Amino acid sequence: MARARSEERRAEILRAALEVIAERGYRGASLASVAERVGLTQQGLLHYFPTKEALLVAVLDERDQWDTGGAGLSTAAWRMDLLASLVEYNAMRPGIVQTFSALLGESVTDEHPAKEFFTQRYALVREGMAAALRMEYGERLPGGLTPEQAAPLLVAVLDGLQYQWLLDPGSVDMPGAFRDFLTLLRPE
Amino acid sequence: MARARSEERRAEILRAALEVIAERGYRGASLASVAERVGLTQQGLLHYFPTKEALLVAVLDERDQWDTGGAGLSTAAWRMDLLASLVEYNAMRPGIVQTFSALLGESVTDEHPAKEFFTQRYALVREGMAAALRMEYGERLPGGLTPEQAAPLLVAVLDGLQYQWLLDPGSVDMPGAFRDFLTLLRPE
DNA sequence: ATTATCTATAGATCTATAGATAATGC
DNA sequence: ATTATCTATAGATCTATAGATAATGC
Repeated sequence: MARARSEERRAEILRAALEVIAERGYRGASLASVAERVGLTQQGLLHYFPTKEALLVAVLDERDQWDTGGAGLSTAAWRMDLLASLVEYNAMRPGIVQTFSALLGESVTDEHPAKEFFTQRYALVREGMAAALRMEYGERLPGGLTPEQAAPLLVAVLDGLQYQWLLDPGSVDMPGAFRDFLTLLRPE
Repeated sequence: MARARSEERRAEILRAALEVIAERGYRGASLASVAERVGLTQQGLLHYFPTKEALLVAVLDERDQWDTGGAGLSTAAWRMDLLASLVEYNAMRPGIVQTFSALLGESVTDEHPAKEFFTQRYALVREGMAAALRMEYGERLPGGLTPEQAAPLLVAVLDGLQYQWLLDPGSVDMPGAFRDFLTLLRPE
């Protein structure tokens, strides 16, 4: 039973870390503020994650689960209509989107501990998207683009819309805009 | 002459601040590290900008100048070929792009001092882009999109590509990908 | 007088280590 | 024994204020 308790505690801590990172970013998040949310002291938290960076790594690992719907990144399991649903779902959980967007933004700074993670992740995602586009629309997309050319644009639209939407949810219809983009990509 | 000296000093400090923000983000940037770069103590720097936030505001104000090529954000002065050139130019100054991207990423976190700035800026930019798209391509774009529908996508692609490019410049051809996107937008 | 800088310092934080104490599991 | 937490604390930082000192501009 102890094992289970411990796992629960870890999960609680990760959830709290997600929140605090959404609010302040990774660099701005203090272990003490995460600890406080789960009723621990900062030192108590370090019993579960020995360093701040270890906590971040755990957050990123976990995040990869939900985000892909468990499907995994590299598989060509993306389908455009499912992607649109994912965006719609994301529009209902601004907290998660905010955590992710804050981390991506920070990750481009020097020596950021999430840099490697995002670099590899994006390479995989572009690959997966290209495969999915090929499967769905074939070898040529509008404008004569190849799936490999369209994939980074698809990813860019997903990320870029998140920033605009987080800054001004009332002015930006994220799911609608994404569907608009898919319209552009669909061969007539 | 004293005035001129002072202005120079300010400009030096702003340049240093840009660099440090690129490296560590705003929250991670310390006044002391900015001061050190211009050969001042942290307290000496506070003579020119009374608070850290005042320094950030000055950085953001200045940045708006170059970024628009001085043209201003709200004008419909954007032309798609000029935008493509701007992206090409940006690809030659990763430091600036990194400053901007780090700040945008951070700005979605709670109570970030640049949040208001980016929110208003993006509203203006979307407006300007829509006007530019209308002027250039008319009322209907591929897929039947209106200029107002395409504008947020255009902005999203610009931002999103910057993140992918900063993380992995060797794998992402930012200017090329942007031109690909323009191909999608151009009515046949 | 004003401007440019500096030293000193207050008052908060922050991460991480050391080591104690209590509870749980064999 | 191991696990979960705590107190104490070291050692860095960080921003900002106070007040001194030197140089510059009238």
